[in-house]
Amino acid sequence: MNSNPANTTNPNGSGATGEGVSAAVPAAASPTFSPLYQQIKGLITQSLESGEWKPGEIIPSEVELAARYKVSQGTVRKAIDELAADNLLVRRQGKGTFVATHNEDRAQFRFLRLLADDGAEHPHVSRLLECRRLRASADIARQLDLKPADPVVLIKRLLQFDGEVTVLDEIWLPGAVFRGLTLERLSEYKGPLYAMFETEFGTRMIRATEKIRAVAAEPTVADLLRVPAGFPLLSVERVSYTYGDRPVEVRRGWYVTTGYYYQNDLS
Amino acid sequence: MNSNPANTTNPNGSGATGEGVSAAVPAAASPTFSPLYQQIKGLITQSLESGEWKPGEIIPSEVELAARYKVSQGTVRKAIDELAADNLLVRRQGKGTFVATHNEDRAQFRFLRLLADDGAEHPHVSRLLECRRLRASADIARQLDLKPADPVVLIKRLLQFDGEVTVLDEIWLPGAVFRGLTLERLSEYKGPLYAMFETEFGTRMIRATEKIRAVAAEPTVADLLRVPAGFPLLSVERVSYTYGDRPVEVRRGWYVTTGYYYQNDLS
DNA sequence: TAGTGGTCTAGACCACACG
DNA sequence: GTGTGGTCTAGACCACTAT
Repeated sequence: MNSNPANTTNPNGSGATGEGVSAAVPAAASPTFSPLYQQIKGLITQSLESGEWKPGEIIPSEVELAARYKVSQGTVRKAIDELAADNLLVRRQGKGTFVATHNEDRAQFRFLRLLADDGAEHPHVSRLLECRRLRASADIARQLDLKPADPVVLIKRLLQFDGEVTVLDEIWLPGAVFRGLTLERLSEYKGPLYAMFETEFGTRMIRATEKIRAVAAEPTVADLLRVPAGFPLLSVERVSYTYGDRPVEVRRGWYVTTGYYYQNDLS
Repeated sequence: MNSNPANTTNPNGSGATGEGVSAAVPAAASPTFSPLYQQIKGLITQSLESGEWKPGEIIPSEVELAARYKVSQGTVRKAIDELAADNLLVRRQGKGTFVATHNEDRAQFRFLRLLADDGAEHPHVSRLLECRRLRASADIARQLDLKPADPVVLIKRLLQFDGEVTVLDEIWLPGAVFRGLTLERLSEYKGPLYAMFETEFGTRMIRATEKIRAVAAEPTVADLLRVPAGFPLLSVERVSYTYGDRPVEVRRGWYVTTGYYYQNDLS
């Protein structure tokens, strides 16, 4: 690369044409500088998003990708390193690099960090209450980046830990993405919700933000969770994002934290 | 390094004698294999822990460290990369690498993730209630890795956001480490608690774990927080760790989440 | 034995900060 | 300009997995 004669300025970005980084000298003076490995990272992300490599599948080896993008293996490595750190890819020494998935991993705990008081990670079972299609409220529309009154799907469910009702979830999804999602289909599917979204609707949840509060249980909620009205509950408002930081889920959860706690690590 | 004639096996670890990695060929077949850069990371961590480089100070350049440890710059780089990812070091392009500190950064929010409903990060002021020395209960002793009845310091304080009382904290510290910590000294110090611990007691908080629950305010707590008894509060039980994963603080907090929320990012 | 990711090296050059 | 971290390359070898 260093001997590339076409060594004019490389105002970045422009070099991402899909099948090889074009005018890509290591770097060049420019107000908006983006290193090569970041461009490679973008190209790989595109392939992930487009479904060229699906969750659980292996992606081409570093050597192959280096040849494909016409960069050194080290540059591909750095791109993959970051994608692995972002939980988009999983490296396995001796085997290859794989697209991360909600299906196999122990990715369960990653999005529901509820532990028993003894620190154990108990399994839970879901009990579906309803699944309706309706029009987005202004609030939900804003959070899902939709227009008000756009179609959305609303799911309500309970989670039981050791038979105890512990979590009530209300989940809003963009109707356009989740066509054909019915209560029946939900109840047929075995495994985590996010695994289903990924497998059945091609939408992979990448990251989420949560707003956590303590609230008093309202009568209807208290009823479902089998606690007295006014009982202190953990309120968890989550927005989940997929590729490109596009929001694809709003979730409002109420957790009974008697015997269980929400685990968080600050580092 | 590859031409090192002393090319016997390197059962790792042994090569860390303080002033250069001794028998350190890139690697060697061995059941407990640890790469060179991990050993370098350990040596750097030792220098941080021993106070050779203090919080806020600059550490030697990558080239200098490479010479000191007799490895390539790339290997030092990888060690520093991880330490920076762990928030022990901070890299600044063109200037150097610095020891992280609770004094300057915006490290405030890192350990108190309370935001106003509008998402703004409001400043807060602390109002000290008391600072006593007493003997550790069995529970506190266990969490601080002390023997029961060992001396501990207990601090109680309130935090006000925009003048509103929002947080009540009870903080337990090992008495042996925090000698001479008095309410007067606490009240004199300007800035975050962790900054004081770092500056005045040489103890730097590296990471923490939190257990979060919703609880009903008990009368004494409710009084201090100016809410009715039974009011739903966020209960946050934190254990903080310093170098070597040694626990050095147990903190029990009660948060009023009216107008504020605890922000958490899942990724 | 072959292929993959993981480590280590050495050298070149770029971007940034500061005198 | 000088020094720092940041990027990129090329090549060697190690560790792990599968065949």
